[in-house]
Amino acid sequence: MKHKVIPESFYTRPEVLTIARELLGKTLVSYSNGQLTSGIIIETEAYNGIVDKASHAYGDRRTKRTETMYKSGGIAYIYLCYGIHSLFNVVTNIAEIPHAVLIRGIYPKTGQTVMSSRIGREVNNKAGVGPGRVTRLLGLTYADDGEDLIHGKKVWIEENGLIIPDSAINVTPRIGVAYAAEDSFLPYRFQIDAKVIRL
DNA sequence: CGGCCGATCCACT
DNA sequence: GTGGATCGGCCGA
Repeated sequence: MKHKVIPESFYTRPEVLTIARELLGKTLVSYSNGQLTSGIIIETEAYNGIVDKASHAYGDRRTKRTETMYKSGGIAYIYLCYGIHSLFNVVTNIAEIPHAVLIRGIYPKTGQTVMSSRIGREVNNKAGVGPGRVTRLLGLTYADDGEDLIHGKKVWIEENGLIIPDSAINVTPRIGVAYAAEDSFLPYRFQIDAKVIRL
């Protein structure tokens, strides 16, 4: 059971909120530039497809960029934000239904020396908090958009045996989506409560 | 084409 | 607490 790559059946399920919640505590691994790095997922946000005003795919907006989300679950949707940051999402649900889960934070595990050189400073417990920091620590960019998380060799997610009880999860509205009007208040953000779980 | 702005981060005050 | 960085996506003309 330990260190097993999460299978396609985990991602292709229709309940994006469930997947966002269950990704907490899993290990996000990357093998980039010949360097292995990993971290425990501690914060996620669900993006509920064409009915979600906060989603890039709201209103069934199919563009070159959003096309990645329309593919079958189990690949990465990585895009450039603010011209500087690459944000990493997991595509979920079956093909043609553009659901995704944004990974907003990881707890650094493997390869902290590599991570340190990537960000040009010491890696501490907070170094992976923030969606732009996740990709930076892992050496991923929007050029890695569409990477296969199941059969791929560059980035994947592993089961590690860690159990996160509901009592250790904070559920709140998503960050930075004020433009989404009423949908900006939806409780689609999940994070491990650091006061309950010590990693 | 031109212009606006974003699922952010960091340095600085 | 605030503002600058930095550029692709998207929309309207």
